[in-house]
Amino acid sequence: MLDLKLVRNSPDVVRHALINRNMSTELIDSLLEYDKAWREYLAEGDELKHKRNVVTREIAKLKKENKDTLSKIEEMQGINSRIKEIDDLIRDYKSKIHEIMLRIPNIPSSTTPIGKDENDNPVVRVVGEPRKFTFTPQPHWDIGEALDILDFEKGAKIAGQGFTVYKGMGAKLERALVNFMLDVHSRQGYLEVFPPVLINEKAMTGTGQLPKFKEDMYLCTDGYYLAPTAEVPVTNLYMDEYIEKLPVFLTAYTACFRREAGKHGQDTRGIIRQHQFNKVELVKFVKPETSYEELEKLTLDAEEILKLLNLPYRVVNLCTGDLGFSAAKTYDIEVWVPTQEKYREISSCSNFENFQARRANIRFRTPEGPQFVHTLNGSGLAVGRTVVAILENYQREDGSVEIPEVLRPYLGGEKEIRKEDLT
RNA sequence: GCCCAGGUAGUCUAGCGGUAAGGCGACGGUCUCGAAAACCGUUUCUUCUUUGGGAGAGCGCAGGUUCAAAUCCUGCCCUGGGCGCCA
Repeated sequence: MLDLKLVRNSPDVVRHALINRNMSTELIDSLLEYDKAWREYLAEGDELKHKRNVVTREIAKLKKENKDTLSKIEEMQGINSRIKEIDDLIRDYKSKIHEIMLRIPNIPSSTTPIGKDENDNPVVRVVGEPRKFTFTPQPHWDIGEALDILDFEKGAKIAGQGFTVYKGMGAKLERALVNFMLDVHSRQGYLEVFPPVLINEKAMTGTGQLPKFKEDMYLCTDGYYLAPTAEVPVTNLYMDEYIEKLPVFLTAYTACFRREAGKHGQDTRGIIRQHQFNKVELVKFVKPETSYEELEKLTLDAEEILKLLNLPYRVVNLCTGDLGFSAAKTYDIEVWVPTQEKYREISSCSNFENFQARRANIRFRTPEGPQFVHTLNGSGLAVGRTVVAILENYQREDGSVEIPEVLRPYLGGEKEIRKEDLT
């Protein structure tokens, strides 16, 4: 959420931000109108309440002295009915204002390039070189099925389209990656946490998933949402709190759940886009003046996983048209997928500045008073997509897949995945 | 799911119809060569402002009763304890 005072005092800054995000600015006009009306009624209401407080004290005093209070009480009854009217109006305007404020996206950082869509995202760096195959590389879904480590039919049978069962070395590889990532991030100084993935509405609003993206979320019958990313439970660990010791670095593995509404027809084969997937997340709470430096470091911490796995990747700086709702700046890390001859998103590292902190009310103390922290997060990494990258980049002509060296200790020293490894 | 006991400012606690009290912590000031102690002040949100400050809100959340609600009433949420059920 933005600072209402910023919208009030510099509406053009907000309008420009919306325009750069390819969004309409109409909301701002009605917001300013409601804000004006709200403050007018607030002033009138406060004046009447001041009077009520004064008279109420007089009545208390008169009663103590056993004097007549009837005329005062009658006077108050008139004031009270007007206060009630005004309070209703104030509440109404305030909720309208709040409703709009929750739907205004963050203002992009000055280092976020202006652009229309993903084609305008500048490449920041390219690391590693795509392997040159001496044979025709197979897509991961074919490799997975041939090795009997990915079972799409069984996933569809027990759940539906967009769910996959991992078997044997596939299941072990997924688990190994989770442990490997958590270990690396722990070494980098992040505290490991393991949070719930059923989340209440308040927390979902705190990080910005609600109210705007409700249709992308799974809602359980008793009002809980399934976490679409560990960002939600982990960032909200400090909801409504003061953080006494900054910075705080956390890492968490969770399952993530997304309805992928409106994404039908994209990545229908394989495990790139699933309704349920695993992710290891990095979350930082920092002082405002360090947040951009911390974003660089966080991105490098996520990249470290790809470097250790020896997977080629690149980093792009998302332009205003491609930037997420809550983010001020985002680096996407994209891993090379040989059969698509493309880099595909495997991590998204963002600085939200105080956008989430204001929504979730996460503050720290300064001599000048309480201040909102800056929050950051990034995937370190999406596990399923890492499996895709390993299967495709490490495949051999005979259909087996080499296991990256750093993962072997996590897989009992195994060096490869072959058909007969299945048990 | 049922029965108790609770939820008060950053934290701990008092108040149980009449301006939310006190301890601790943090920050600022006085004192000091410096520090500690002591003493004084501040501590959340909103709004107005002539920048000194004024006003309003705020006692888990939402309503209600009342001239007046932390206090009384209703519903809900959360925490602790007991009972039941249960992997």
